[in-house]
Amino acid sequence: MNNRSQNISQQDDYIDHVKSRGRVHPEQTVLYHQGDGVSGFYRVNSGIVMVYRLLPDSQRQISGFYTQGDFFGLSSSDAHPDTAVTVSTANIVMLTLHDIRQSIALQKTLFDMACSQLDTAQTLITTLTKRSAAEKVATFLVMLSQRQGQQGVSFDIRLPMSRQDIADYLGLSIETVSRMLTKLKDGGVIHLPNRNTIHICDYIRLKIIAREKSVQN
Amino acid sequence: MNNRSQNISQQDDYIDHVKSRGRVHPEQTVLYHQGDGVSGFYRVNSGIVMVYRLLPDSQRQISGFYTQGDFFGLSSSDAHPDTAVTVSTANIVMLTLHDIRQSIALQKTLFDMACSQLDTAQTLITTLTKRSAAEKVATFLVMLSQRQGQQGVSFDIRLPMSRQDIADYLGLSIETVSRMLTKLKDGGVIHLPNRNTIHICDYIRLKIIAREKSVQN
DNA sequence: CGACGCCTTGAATTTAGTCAAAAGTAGTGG
DNA sequence: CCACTACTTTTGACTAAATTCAAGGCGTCG
Repeated sequence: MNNRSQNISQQDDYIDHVKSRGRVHPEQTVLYHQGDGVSGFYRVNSGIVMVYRLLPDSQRQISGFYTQGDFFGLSSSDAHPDTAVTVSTANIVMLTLHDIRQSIALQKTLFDMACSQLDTAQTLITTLTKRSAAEKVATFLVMLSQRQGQQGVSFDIRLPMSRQDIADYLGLSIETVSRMLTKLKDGGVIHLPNRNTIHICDYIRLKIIAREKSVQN
Repeated sequence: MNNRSQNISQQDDYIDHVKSRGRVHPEQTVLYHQGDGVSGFYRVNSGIVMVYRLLPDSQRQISGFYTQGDFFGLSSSDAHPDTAVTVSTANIVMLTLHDIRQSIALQKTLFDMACSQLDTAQTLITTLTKRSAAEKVATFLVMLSQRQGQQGVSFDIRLPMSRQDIADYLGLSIETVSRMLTKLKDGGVIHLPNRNTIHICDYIRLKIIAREKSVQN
C-alpha cells in the first residue's frame, strides 16, 4: 500500500503517506504537556496513549485511552488542555498544521474524528453519572475487550494501565476499583491471573452488568 | 474559546449570510429526534436549546445547553445520537450539508466548534467525577452567569430549565439539586425570588465554591 | 376555590470514600 | 537463589455523601 507522495487527494493515500512517518516511543513517554502550544494533531499507529488533565488540587482526570487508528490532541485552542503519555510502547505520527492544510480529505477525517470523540465523551458522561461503580468497571472492561478486537465468551485482555489509572478514568477511588474487580472475580465473571491481565470468563454476563445495549456479539 | 477561527473574515461573512435564514421556534419545540438522520448541523441565533439522550431504562442524560452563537447537532454518524429541543423561544439556523460544502471557512469553524465542545465535555466530566453536589450546582450557576454575560458581584440570572433538567445535566437527583440551592441561599450566596430566577448575591463566593480557576472577573 | 405540577424538606437507606493495615509483586543486590 | 525493599493491590472497618421514599408547601391556572 505504499504509494508515491505526490498525489495526496485520496484520504487513505494521505493517511498512509503520513503514517510512515510514525515514531516509536517507549512507555511513559510524554508526547505533549498540558499548556504546550498546539503544533499539530496525533495518530496512534500502534500501542496505547493516555490523555489526562491535572487539576489545581493535583487530582488527575484521565480523558481517554487511545489505540491504533485513534487521533488525539485535537484542540482548537492555542495550548493543549491536557497531557498525552504513552502507556505502552507506541508508534505515533504527528500531523502538523501544514500536513492538514495539504489534504481536504484529512480535514474531513479530523472533523469526523472530533465528532466521534464528542459522541464517545457523551456516552462516557452517561456512564459516569448514571451507573454504579460495578457497572462502570464492567463498562471499562467491555470497552477494553472491544478495542482489543476480542469476541466470543471467554478470552484474555491486556490491562497495561494501573488500577489508579482506571480509577482516575472512571472517577472512582482505587479501592473501589479493586473491590469491584474482586466482586466480578467472586461472581465468576472474570479471573485475575496477574495485575496486567484479565481473563474474561463470561463476556455475556459482563456485558449485561455493563448494561450494553447489544448484548449480542 | 476558538481563537483560531476568529481571524477568518470570509467565515463571518458566510455565517452572516446563513444566519439570516434562521427560524423562530416556540419553547419545547423538538428540532430533531434521537435516531433521526443527520441532514445538517444547527446554530443558535438566540434562545436556549437543550440536547439530551434517552437511555433504554428511560433515564435521561442532558448533554448540554446551547445559547447564542453555539453550534449543536454535530455528528459524524448517520443518525443523531440525541434529541434537541428548545428550552425557551429560540431562533435557529440549520446548516445543510450542501451549505457546508460551499464554504471552507465554515468547515473550519465547525471543526473548531467540535474541538471546543470536546474540551467543554472533558471539563464537564471533571466536574461530574471530582466535585461534590454543592460544587456541581455552583459550577452550573457560574456557567449560566457567564453565558448570560453577567459581571460584577450581584445580579439576576434567568433559569429557563427545570430543577429536573439541572439534575439530569449534573447527574444528581432533583432533591439534591434543590437542597444545594437551599444551602447556597441559606449561606447568603444566592436568592430565589421565583423558580425561574436566581439572584446571585455574592458571585465571588459562588466562584470559590465552584472552584473556578480564575476567581477574578 | 381546588387541583395539578413543581419544588422543598425530612428521615432512613445505600453507596462509595477514607483511613489503616495486610497481602502480593517486582526489582535489586548479596 | 534468596532476602530485602519499595511499590501496588487488596481487604476491612468506619465515615461521609447522596439517593430514595415520603410528605408537605407553593404557584399557577382552570
